[in-house]
Amino acid sequence: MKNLTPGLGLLLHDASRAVRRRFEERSAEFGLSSAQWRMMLHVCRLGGAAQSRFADLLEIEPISVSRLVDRMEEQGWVTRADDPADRRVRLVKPTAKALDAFAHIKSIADLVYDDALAGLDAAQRRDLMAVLTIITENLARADMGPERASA
Amino acid sequence: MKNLTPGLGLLLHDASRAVRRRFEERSAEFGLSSAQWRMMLHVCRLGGAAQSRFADLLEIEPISVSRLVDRMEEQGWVTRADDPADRRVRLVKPTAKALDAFAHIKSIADLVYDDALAGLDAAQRRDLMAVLTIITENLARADMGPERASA
DNA sequence: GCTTGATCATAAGCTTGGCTTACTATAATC
DNA sequence: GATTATAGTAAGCCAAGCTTATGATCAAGC
Repeated sequence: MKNLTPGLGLLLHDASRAVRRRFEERSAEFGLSSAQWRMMLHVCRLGGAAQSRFADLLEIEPISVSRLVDRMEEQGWVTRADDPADRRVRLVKPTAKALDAFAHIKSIADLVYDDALAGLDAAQRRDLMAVLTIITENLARADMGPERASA
Repeated sequence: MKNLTPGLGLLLHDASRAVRRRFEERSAEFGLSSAQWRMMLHVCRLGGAAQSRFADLLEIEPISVSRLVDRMEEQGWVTRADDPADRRVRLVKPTAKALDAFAHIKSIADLVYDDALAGLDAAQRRDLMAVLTIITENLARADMGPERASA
């Protein structure tokens, strides 16, 4: 008899997508994609940094950051400015529009999370956060592949 | 002082992506994307069904199923066959290649999940699965938007 | 000084997984 | 028989990734 309970991957995928979709619905007035919001979080927190910094933070390739910033710059969320200290880098900074909207969008995100976590008590929420962090950390280490046993 | 703990969305996104990436690395010899594997799971379990069925199961639009099946058909994972009972439908069925590889790929997935869940006991794993299911269900209901309070 | 190599950003082009809108073929119903 | 609903496809779009390559610039060594 086959194992009919969905695996971890399926569950994570479904939950992640559900949260993303709900967030994008609720924040539609701002026209931010989930990836853009992730970027904006970092940009607003850091107040401005090199694109390579965001590539590290978001764990995506530099070119992906460049294109993400392209779109966000077009929509007036961020600006690119030269770094006086290093002429190679382009500093990505939040615009006033971004800083203004930040708290509002953050509250939308919090509402979505609250909808998502309905019926779960504080301990369950805390555990979930902790476990998700552990999963990410467990897999963050470079994949040595199945041959690691023979090393 | 700002709230620096990443929100649920970020955590889910990161964990989901980490699992997906690790799975795709480990199963690279088969050349399946995570979406294709998800489809293949359903196809092998059902043994063959109409595309619309998969659209429901995967919660994606029928056209997305059509293209996913296009690629999987090219790679020899599934076939499309006419349904004798309803000439509108094209039955998607697993190929012998798919059925042969299924158990192997499933075991790769299980190994990845095990890596991901390292350090967590059975109760924590059970809770995680349950909570992820609850999140998905909580958000599955159509979004009435913030004006639901005034209905 | 000048060269060499590393780093930052970008360009170009691809894949995948989504979407919408519109169309065809068929089935079912009135 | 005409209408309506459903299954699949087509075409065209977008976002978010990737690889590979190129141009600037900086830093370190000779």
